[in-house]
Amino acid sequence: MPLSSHADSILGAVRVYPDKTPIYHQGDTAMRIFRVNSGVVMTFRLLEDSRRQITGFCTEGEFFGLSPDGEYKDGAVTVTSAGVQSISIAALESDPVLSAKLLAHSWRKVEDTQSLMMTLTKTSSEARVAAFLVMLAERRGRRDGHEDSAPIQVGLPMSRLDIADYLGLSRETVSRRLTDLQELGLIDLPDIHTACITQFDGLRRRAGLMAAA
Amino acid sequence: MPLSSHADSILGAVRVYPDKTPIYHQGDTAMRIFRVNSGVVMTFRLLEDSRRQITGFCTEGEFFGLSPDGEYKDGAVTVTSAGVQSISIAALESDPVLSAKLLAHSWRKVEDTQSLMMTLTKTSSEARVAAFLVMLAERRGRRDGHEDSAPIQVGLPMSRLDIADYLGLSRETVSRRLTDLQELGLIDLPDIHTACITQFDGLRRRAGLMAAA
DNA sequence: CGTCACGTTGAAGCCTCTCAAAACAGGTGG
DNA sequence: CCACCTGTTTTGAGAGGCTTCAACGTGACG
Repeated sequence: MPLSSHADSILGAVRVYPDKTPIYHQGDTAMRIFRVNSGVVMTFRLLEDSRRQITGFCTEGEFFGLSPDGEYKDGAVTVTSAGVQSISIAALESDPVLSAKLLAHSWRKVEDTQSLMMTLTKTSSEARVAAFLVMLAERRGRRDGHEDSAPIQVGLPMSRLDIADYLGLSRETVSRRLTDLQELGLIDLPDIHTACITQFDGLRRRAGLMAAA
Repeated sequence: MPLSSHADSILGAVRVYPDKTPIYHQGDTAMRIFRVNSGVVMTFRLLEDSRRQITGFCTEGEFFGLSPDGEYKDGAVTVTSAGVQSISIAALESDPVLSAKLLAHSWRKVEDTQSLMMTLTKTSSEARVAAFLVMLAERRGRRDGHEDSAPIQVGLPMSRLDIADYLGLSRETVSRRLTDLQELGLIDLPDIHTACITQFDGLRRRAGLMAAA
């Protein structure tokens, strides 16, 4: 097998999934953990009455499929076409380097989830939508370097309903707040799956959520 | 049982804090991680306008103070008098057993946080309060064995505002829903800091949130 | 006994959801 | 290329639930 780096080698080959393809289902026996190599994968929880909470949109470098007790508590589906690597949980135990990496990643995930919870419980629908766009922009900025005060273009490959189920809103409200932000001159929506942030700082102020101390 | 097991020894001596005592503050440099030995510790995040989200009520055996990048993103305060053990992050790296334990704990924490998020975004105020009581009862049941259909008494050492900031509600709403549940005959409130669950299954049904699949 | 923090209860207002319909996009077959 | 169909997005109107503001009750402590 061709190996380029140590981390890659233990994680195995990249498998490419088309968009909207399930990777595993909620309730499946958890055998492997996954890492996004390219594209976007979303994880979500379903309730019996088909209510849904999207727990994360994972992009390059993020792990998913972590399960504490051998059963996936969420499902995972590709949003776009995506490259995914995986490793069996059994093999993981014999790799202290990857284990340490996963531990750090897990803590960050807890932080992120708690931040999201904060957003969902403490802010208005407008602030949530703004925060969502800011999150996407900052995530993109981690890869590409971004200049302040320049328009930032972010992709919205997921549906409005996906965004709604992530933010704990209805799709109608997501739609309304997006047009509101556009009318405020903070963003531009050239097409359904693209948002162009024209005033990043203004958008960020709308998102609220500056930590104290 | 006196502290003699392996996990205890590496974690160091138990330090006892009085109630309402801060253990660390949001923004502090993270040097140690903690484990609750007895009592209740709550972790919370503050925003600049003093909005607050309580991210967890930790009881016996739970870890807190995990930080991905050397800075605590939340604060921690004792709710009741509590015994707490700790270990420096540096020392942790040389202990693969505790590391593995922490990894499992971290995954469970992600699951719990996501469940909580589900509760906060998808359910009514009544369901949230019911879910909170169910959570406390089940947590207690993990220690003591509990018989079905017998009244379960749970302590509510935290204030109504604490509960509200945990559930993303106002303290008035928490108060209202508690009396509602009492009038429905599902619980009894002999005093402010005690709830007696008289119909556990009924309460659980009110809490909603049965996972699909 | 007074004070102060917390808890409960009541009334009004706002935000988001729900229901409903129209505009729009993507895909298929004629 | 167009007509058509299906699913998504947008926009509108009404209803409901939670918050906010306010007052009152209660328990702890000086």
